[in-house]
Amino acid sequence: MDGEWSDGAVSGGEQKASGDGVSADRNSPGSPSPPAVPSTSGRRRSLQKRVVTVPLADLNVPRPKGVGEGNTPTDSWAWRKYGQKPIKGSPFPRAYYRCSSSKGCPARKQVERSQADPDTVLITYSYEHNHSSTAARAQSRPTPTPKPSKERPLPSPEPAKSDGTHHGTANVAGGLVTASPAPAIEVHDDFRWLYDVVSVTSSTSPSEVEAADDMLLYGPMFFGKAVVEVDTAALLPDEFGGEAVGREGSEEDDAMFAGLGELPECAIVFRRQYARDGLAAMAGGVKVEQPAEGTAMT
DNA sequence: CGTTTTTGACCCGCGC
DNA sequence: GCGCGGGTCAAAAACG
Repeated sequence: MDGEWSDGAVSGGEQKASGDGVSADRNSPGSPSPPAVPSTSGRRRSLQKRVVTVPLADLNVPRPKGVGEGNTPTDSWAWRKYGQKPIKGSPFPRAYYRCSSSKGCPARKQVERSQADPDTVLITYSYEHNHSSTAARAQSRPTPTPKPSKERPLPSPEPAKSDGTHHGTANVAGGLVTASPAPAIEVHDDFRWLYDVVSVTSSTSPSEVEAADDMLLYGPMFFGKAVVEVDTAALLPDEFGGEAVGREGSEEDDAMFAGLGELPECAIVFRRQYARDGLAAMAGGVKVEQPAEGTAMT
């Protein structure tokens, strides 16, 4: 496994993963041993990431077992939530999950709702697993199902933030444009599903946002309208958890379209794509932003 | 009893 | 140089 998540020589197309505090070995408190994560280049800033866009509808589907809210039906791994924080410019908080299957598994994933499309959930995978999903689950437990009904309404992670949300117009794009610099990505079992159902796009860095590929990111956002009524409500702020879940849009839509105004071409480009094969993707409801720079670089 | 989830605080990197 | 934002860790609580 550990195929080639990339040499970590990423370019810098990431959103802003600077906060590392972790492997940086917070010498202060007394962290015994830092995670065996960033061994790539030293700074996780350049860690490889894979962004997967999954419509809530997809998550809404009956999950196998051992699949909690943080675990997409496509994930056979056991994820343990280790943090959650509201993101500037986004009404939705971002949840951080780590692979609980293996103690030393550096695999991590971030789950956040698309601010542009509340109906879509963006899952950013970082690092590959050190073990096989099968073994992982086996050694961990039969059904690590996190929490079935202990759903807890989020306090309201953004009330004051909403103020800064409007300037998030640009953020709409920036936030979604996550870089996934993996040259040659291997379709692991985990990602196989999406490859099977979706179209794969690639995004490199914000600088190349011009690439229509990035525009594709918006595909599922506009067409990914799906029924929302999942536990995803957890990711929804108070306002959304209430009725927004019923999918009425409102401010969100407004903001969404506002962002569109800045990307008129995107809509077109993406439309084309959508017309071509996007349909199938939309049908699947899943979209994966994969890096293709490996070959199509330059 | 074990594991997971939740909340707060701390730290780091980047941008201006 | 300072500020902002993001990310992770740590401790406590809850649930199965």
